[in-house]
Amino acid sequence: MMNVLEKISSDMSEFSKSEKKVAEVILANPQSAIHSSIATLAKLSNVSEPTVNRFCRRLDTKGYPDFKLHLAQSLANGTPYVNRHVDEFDGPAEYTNKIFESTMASLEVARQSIDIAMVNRVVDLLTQAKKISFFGLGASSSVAHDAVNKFFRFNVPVVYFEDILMQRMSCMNSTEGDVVIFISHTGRTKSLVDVAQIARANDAMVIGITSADTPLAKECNYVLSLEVPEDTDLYMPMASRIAQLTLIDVLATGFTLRRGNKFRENLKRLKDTLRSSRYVKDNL
Amino acid sequence: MMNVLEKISSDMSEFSKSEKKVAEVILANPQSAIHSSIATLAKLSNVSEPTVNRFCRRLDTKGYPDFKLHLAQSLANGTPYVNRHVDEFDGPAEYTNKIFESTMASLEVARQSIDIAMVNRVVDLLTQAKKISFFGLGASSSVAHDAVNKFFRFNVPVVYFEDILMQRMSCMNSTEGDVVIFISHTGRTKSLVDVAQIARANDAMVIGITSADTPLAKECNYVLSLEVPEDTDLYMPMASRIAQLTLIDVLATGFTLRRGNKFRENLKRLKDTLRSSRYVKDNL
DNA sequence: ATTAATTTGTAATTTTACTACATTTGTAGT
DNA sequence: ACTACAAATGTAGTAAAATTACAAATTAAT
Repeated sequence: MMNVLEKISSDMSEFSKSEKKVAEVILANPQSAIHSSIATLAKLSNVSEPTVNRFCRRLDTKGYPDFKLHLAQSLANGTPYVNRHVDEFDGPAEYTNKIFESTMASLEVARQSIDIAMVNRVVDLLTQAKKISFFGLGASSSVAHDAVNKFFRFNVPVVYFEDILMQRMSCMNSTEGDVVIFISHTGRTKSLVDVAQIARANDAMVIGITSADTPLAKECNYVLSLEVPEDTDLYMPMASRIAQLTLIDVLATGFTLRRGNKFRENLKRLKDTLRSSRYVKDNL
Repeated sequence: MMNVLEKISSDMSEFSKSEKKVAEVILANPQSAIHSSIATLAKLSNVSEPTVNRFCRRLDTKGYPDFKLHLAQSLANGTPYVNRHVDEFDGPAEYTNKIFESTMASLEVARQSIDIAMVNRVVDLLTQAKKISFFGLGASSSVAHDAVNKFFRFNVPVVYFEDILMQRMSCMNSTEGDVVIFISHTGRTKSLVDVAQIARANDAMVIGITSADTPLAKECNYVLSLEVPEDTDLYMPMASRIAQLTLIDVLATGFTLRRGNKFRENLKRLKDTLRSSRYVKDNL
């Protein structure tokens, strides 16, 4: 759905004379528009109230109050916090907030880039896998590490190596029915692409969590592409990692749901076991 | 200015009985709330209209229509309600969105819980450390892994062990000037608390990334407390992990800034080296 | 220039939100 | 356990806002 504020400017030519008046008043100061009643806005525009109402309907809203709601939303969206890069004069308060905010913004972008049908397909493959491997290098290696942690709880055979040679050997031994997931933001790490080729040559199902249209993506049977606005050539990998982890959460959740109720009970029992290794809240 | 939706959840304790009813109805489906009149919302909440109106005023809005405006804006900002738990009937689209949304929301909560002065102090300690160790168990182990990855690039002596025994031994050998960072959402993992005790007994500077007022927090010289609305006793650790990682990003950033310009040039050179191990974008 | 179509405005109606006041519920002190 | 006071909630009436139906005015077309 299109932003109302944009729609007003783009549809300007289709408006009638009085409607244009209204449009101009709103565009001149949208912030004040959302706090005016239909009467005051009509007066400001030198038109009658029903004209304002018709103007709202022309923009596919139910009426004036509904229009204000949409307008408020476009205004809120108009101030996004996407590219708030830290600069060298930032104090702790500034850089802390900037990093948190840009991480959240990147997650939102990543979320919108996800192909849901592909998520579903990958979950399918995971539930049927004989063995699941997670491989990544550099910053993505800890993502793979995390994925293993998660899937290990599900009591499925799961494999992870930090070392590129071990990854290579592991893939050489893979067979049909094995699923290998490669994680890389850039999708351009040579050695990882090599390993993916090996896995594929050995009939493993190769899945990539990476950016679209990259060398790694080309080697995969299925690609879960993540679009994260981050240039890891210039900056430390931050948001890309977080987005990957969240996607892992999504896969793990899909996996749990697919396995059904009895499976979730098993999980609960595992949790109960873990609990005994903890200090309970009461005897603090 | 605070997001209304968050304010509702955070002020929940200050609401009266009937106001809580209203709050719950709104939180259950904020999207539908902005399309209801005060009368229908009152009926849905089983309270009278003036109660709804009073509820709006308590949230520092001028009245019901103004409240709806604010609500619409919070929804547009993509910071939706925290506790959108996945249920077993959710399809891939639902659980994907729920997980991303609640992750973003948790990050926002975490951000607000951070003690900036403490961040600054910890960054200070890190820049002066002879050696930095990161330890975590379970889900937090991959966070420690990630932290090591980051700080390794800074060319500082950095240590990480996944194995609890190795962690123990490492801490037994620590000396004054060493900084040991323990990562744990619950702060109640017995063996990790033990290791923290050992580290402290050996004059290491012990820092915790954990929830406030936990056994682990008590063992630390400094605590970077993170408040994440997640019950890891019942659910898989998701948002807690992400918040920890983001905090690591903050620390790493603070570290870089503190080290100054010459240091950042070194980093750039390291990046250039890494680049040669990648496929460049052109010869796709 | 006349008529039909479109646009705009007026006035009445309906919906919505708000206020003042009454009732209920809860609480603290005797 | 009762009274008195305070807080919370609801009722009913009022004010405001938005929408509708219709009439007047403008515009375009023959």
